[in-house]
Amino acid sequence: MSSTYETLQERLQEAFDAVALGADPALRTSDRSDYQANGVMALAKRLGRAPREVAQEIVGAGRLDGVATVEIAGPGFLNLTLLPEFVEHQLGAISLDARLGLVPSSAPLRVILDYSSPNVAKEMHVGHLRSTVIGDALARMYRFFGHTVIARNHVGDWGTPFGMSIEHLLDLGEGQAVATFSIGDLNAFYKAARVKFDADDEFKTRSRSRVVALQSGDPETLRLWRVLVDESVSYFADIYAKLDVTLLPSDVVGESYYNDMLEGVVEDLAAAGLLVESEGALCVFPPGFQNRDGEPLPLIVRKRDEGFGYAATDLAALRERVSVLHGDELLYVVGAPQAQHLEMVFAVARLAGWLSNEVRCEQVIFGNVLGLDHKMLKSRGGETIKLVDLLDEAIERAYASLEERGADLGGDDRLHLATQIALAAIKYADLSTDRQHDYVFDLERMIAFEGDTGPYLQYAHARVSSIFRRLGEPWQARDVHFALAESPSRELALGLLALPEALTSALSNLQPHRLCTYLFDLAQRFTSFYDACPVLSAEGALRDERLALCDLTARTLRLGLELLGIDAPEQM
RNA sequence: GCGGCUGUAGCUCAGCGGAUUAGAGCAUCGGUCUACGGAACCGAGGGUCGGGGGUUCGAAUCCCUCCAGCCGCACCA
Repeated sequence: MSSTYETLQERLQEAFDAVALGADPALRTSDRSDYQANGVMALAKRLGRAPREVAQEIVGAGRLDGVATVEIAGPGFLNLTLLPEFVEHQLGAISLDARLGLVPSSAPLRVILDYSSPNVAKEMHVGHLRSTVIGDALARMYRFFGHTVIARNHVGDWGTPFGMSIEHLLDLGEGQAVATFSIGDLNAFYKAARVKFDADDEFKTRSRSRVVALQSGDPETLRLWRVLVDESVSYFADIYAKLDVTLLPSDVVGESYYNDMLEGVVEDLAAAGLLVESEGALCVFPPGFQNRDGEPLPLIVRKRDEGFGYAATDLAALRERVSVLHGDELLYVVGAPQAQHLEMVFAVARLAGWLSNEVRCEQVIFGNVLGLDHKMLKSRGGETIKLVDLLDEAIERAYASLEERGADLGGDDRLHLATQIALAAIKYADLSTDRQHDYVFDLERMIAFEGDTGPYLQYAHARVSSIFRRLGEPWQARDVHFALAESPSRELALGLLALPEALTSALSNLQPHRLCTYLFDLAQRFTSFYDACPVLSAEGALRDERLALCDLTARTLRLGLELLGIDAPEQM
């Protein structure tokens, strides 16, 4: 993958040279808005000079130099566009690179990425979709930049609910329970258990003592628990395969894994003098958190019944990630409702000295998935919608629409393509909006294949690809001179040049949607170009230039989509 | 009540380390097409950026305040 990127970079550099050092000043001034030095005031302050005076000087210098131009528009404000190189050259000491602050550290980092994290014996739903898709995109981007990603699928496989699940499993009979799991009907399993737990006191009592048996290591209970875990994990694996996500079975490190470390966590917190007993529970009170009565809010490390809550598990996990895994960055792709809990965990870890300021530790927070009514996505019956059902429905629709268009593909191929398209639709819809905001899940819209959608990007890619297919011979980049004499070509070239910034900005802010925005913009530039500038019927240098632009476009789209976890089929 | 998040075109969303006339997609209306895939392209209409103050030569963007909505706030993870 890195060789692709390097080649791409070379081609981009070539294009850049043509643009930046060419003979068309209008191009540089009007199109590179990202580099607008929009703080004349900042420059002036920095230099201790009057803004207008500075601007005048820039204008003069700009004309001399021919690198940039500046206009002064209206009486009250200044309007200018500068290239960073120019600013540095003319005025010195102003580093726009520093302003951008986007250049990633060249040293490879160890990134511990906690994502997906479904619960054993429970269905995966859209919330897990977000965590999985966002986490997967981030993992791909980090790896692309040469960092090491350690994925941790922090599966919920421990705690109180398992008393209930195990008892229900026994009621059903093991064979029957396994059958339920293998047809992927975890919803039914969990719901039935829940209903019994709420309604049946005898069942409730059994469940509670089963929790105790589990936590005290009773072998038969552990064996039953293992059945639940194994069945669930293999069910999850099927979904990951369907989602075409990079998560591996070996990435599953569930809550139970930390069970043996919990005592140690308590002891060390106690030794550090942080532990306080409150209402029978062992707590840490990190400063700055309040409950609804305005009193200090505890992080409960050990419950009144001497069991451990998820706070203890999260602390143990965090500590392991720093001291054993040596993570430089700890990232948690977890939904917004957990924000306060995680902040408290981080705060306590800092108090305990387990987390230094050198380690970047943050929650990659994401908003809810809403239905068309702008409420939490639920089925007609008010139940949680199964992730698989959502995927299957999307695939069906994509398939139907392929049939409508009479795609000359049959059988498996068509199904495969439908799957690629459906996933593109769903993933892109999820990734293309700011992850912190809630978003409305509208399958109709995301799979409409028009507008700002995954399939639109795939289509753009398929169209470029078809040019090279029709070319008949393998195409190789020669020494192409980029004259970029036509507006659509220039626009496309400028779009191509923006790739590095789009990537670094997406990664450093942990915001995949920035990459999406970039790719959509590029695809639009390409289709405009494609419409206006015939490639194969052109001749000579013009044809070479257009082919080179197409090649760059194809590779850029492919790369970008790959980093988002989206396939780029050659034909569709 | 405390904390967090959100409010930008009819709808879905970008933009928010301040800067030309606030952008896109969908929808609507109107164009283009005997060139590489019409899942396309070009164009138009549509916005007091929730309200009000403040800082600034300049605010959707920064600060304060009010309104509306969502989420979290002690033993389930």
